[in-house]
Amino acid sequence: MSGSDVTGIAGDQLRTIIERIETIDEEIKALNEAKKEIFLEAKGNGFDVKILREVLRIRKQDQKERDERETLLDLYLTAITNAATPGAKKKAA
Amino acid sequence: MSGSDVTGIAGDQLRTIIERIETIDEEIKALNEAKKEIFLEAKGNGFDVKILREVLRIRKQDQKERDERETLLDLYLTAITNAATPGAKKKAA
Amino acid sequence: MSGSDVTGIAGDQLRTIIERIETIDEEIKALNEAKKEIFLEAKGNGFDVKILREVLRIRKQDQKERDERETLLDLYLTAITNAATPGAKKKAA
Amino acid sequence: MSGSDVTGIAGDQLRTIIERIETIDEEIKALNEAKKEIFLEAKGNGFDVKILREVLRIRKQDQKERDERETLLDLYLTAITNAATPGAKKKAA
DNA sequence: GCTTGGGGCGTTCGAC
DNA sequence: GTCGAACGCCCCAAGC
Repeated sequence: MSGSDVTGIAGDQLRTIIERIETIDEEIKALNEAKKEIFLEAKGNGFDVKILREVLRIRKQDQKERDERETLLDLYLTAITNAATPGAKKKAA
Repeated sequence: MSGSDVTGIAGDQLRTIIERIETIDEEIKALNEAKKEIFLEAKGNGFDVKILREVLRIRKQDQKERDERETLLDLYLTAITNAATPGAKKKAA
Repeated sequence: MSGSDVTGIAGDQLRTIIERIETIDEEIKALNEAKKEIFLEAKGNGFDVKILREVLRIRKQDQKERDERETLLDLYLTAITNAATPGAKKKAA
Repeated sequence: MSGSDVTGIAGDQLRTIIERIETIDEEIKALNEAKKEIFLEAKGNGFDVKILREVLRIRKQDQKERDERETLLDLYLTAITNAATPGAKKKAA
């Protein structure tokens, strides 16, 4: 281990990790502030923020559901395929 | 109001708001995934993720306290300045 | 305060609360074991447990989504009503 | 396979499984709501809910440890019994 | 201040 | 048996 390190902990590596995370957190914070601004602006234009949030939430869930249905479909297809070729060994897959 | 809008809701404006927010949300999501990657990588290098989170939390708290001290200092400085010039009115601020 | 209580804490009441919660927790645990049994039985009958879980999950989410759409509808109706009668005061509601 | 089933999946059986699970889930949900009620009521009576949860957690842990000691004790007893009758074969257990 | 939404954590289940 | 992934629970913070 290098330098004045007496702890057995890779200080440089640790420091890099912490800083990278903190940089990302700052970027996220900035984006959240931008969102806040948009909501404020929308409110100023007469929109109901509560409803805007609800709309966003539901649209997000719709997307999620669509994704999940797709994975379910995949599961079914896999199940059917396996059922159709019961003799097939795992390694053959 | 423009176009086929019969609801009293400014559809175009609404759509723009929703899209701007959703774009920001996607960016946030990407950043969170990047964070996840970093934690995973750190874990792979033998770091304890839980401890890393603890470190980040403490550093954030420290930063917060430093900010608060600064705000308080500003407050004091402002109070002193105002006391020194009692003729100055609040509205002028 | 009654009896040998010297702590200022209502021991009897506390004891009752704890016991009621623990009874409920036991019932929940029993139900979870029953679920496990059913899955095992299903597996024994040739069903793919993974898919069963996925189906259950999606059905649950469908229900959730339906509920949420209803609340969204309520929100819209409220918003429209408020917009239509802007002079109405809160207390009148 | 019965009825209009052309998929190779035992539809009736599947339906029964799903419904049994969903019934159990509803019961669990109801019990969790009952718990919530109790916590709310306790809060209304001046109890600190967070502390109550802590108490419950500790008691559960204690119970767990007691169970483990008992299991360990059984293990010892079994070992002693087997040692005392070395002719007895494992399969006979 | 109360309530609702988001994030973190521990647990459980399935895959390898 | 170990691994990672998914789920529910709990706490905290922001919004009303």
